[in-house]
Amino acid sequence: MLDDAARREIESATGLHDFYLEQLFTFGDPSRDPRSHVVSVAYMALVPHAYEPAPHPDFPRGHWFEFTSLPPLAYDHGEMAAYALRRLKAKLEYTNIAYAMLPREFTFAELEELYALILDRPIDRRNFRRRIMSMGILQELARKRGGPHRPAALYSFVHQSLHSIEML
Amino acid sequence: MLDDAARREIESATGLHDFYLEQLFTFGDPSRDPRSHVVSVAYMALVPHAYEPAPHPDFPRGHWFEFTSLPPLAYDHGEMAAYALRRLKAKLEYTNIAYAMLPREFTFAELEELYALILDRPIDRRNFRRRIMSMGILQELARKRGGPHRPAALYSFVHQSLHSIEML
DNA sequence: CCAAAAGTGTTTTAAATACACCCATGC
DNA sequence: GCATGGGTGTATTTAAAACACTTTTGG
Repeated sequence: MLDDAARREIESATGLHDFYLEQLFTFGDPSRDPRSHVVSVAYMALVPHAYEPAPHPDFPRGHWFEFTSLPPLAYDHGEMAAYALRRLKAKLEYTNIAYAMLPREFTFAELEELYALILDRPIDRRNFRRRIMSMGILQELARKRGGPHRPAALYSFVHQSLHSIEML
Repeated sequence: MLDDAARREIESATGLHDFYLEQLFTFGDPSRDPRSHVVSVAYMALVPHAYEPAPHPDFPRGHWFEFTSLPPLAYDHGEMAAYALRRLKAKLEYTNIAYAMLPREFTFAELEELYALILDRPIDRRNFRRRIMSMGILQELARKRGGPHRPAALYSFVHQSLHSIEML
């Protein structure tokens, strides 16, 4: 129900459907006014990294920012964004959550770049590949992506919904 | 503000002050009635394991259960309780959260029993001691606890508030 | 001296890290 | 044949797990 409201909001702002949505935290009084009694339930939505917003009639003055270059936000919204990023970083390590930000088919390099971008640190290609493969969240496809250089193997996620890796 | 409300509720039900409190999750419609539009913000409170409720005039028909033997709960309350336990288990591994359930001074055996109870699995005494010690969350006290057997060293937590262990 | 709980090390196994070269393609 | 990005293996370090005996006290 709360989820539905959040989902509708993102849908109307982006035109996207079927994006990943996760509740983060509920803030008791995010407003500057101590008497307002506003309760804000914060959500994080994940959209394909390639997404670019089209100018939208309902939000002519809206803005879209890369999470890496967020401007200062009003109220406690900066706190919310920081919290979202923290959660996302954590889930990259033990879930397949990256599926929500990549196209159905992608190369290992693209996956690696996404991880490096979000985790904000360099990643060793060989160790990364070994670690991800041992999670068993990817399947290699028969097709390869052509281009000016050596063709890259294409992968897709086994599941297109959130799955945690059990740690024994 | 939400925290305050939860805190007051637990205080009046238990008579305790200064207990650990943490917001868990916000449920959009926990009621059976789909039109009720109730929003429930679930919290987890931790009290000393030794706590026993005194019969309280304001809650003459209230009940107190060990988390290990909760009865079936109405609505989605069972879901909430399960979620709380999951979070608590996770935090035992990388925080000093046990401070909230132990007296100021305790023996290593008591700490170990608490972990075994919550994690619901046997714990190897030697590995456990080494792991906890390497976290640096405990300080050994000079005094020892007497008794019919070999005296046990007493420990206390360095911090009496939540601290996470940074993993390098 | 016996019962009961406290305390202590070493070996094995698995996971994380560090690190550099060859491969396949288009031009 | 060369520029470009794709792909691979090993050695080292660190952490987790398995495992049993000795110590101290009170009675």
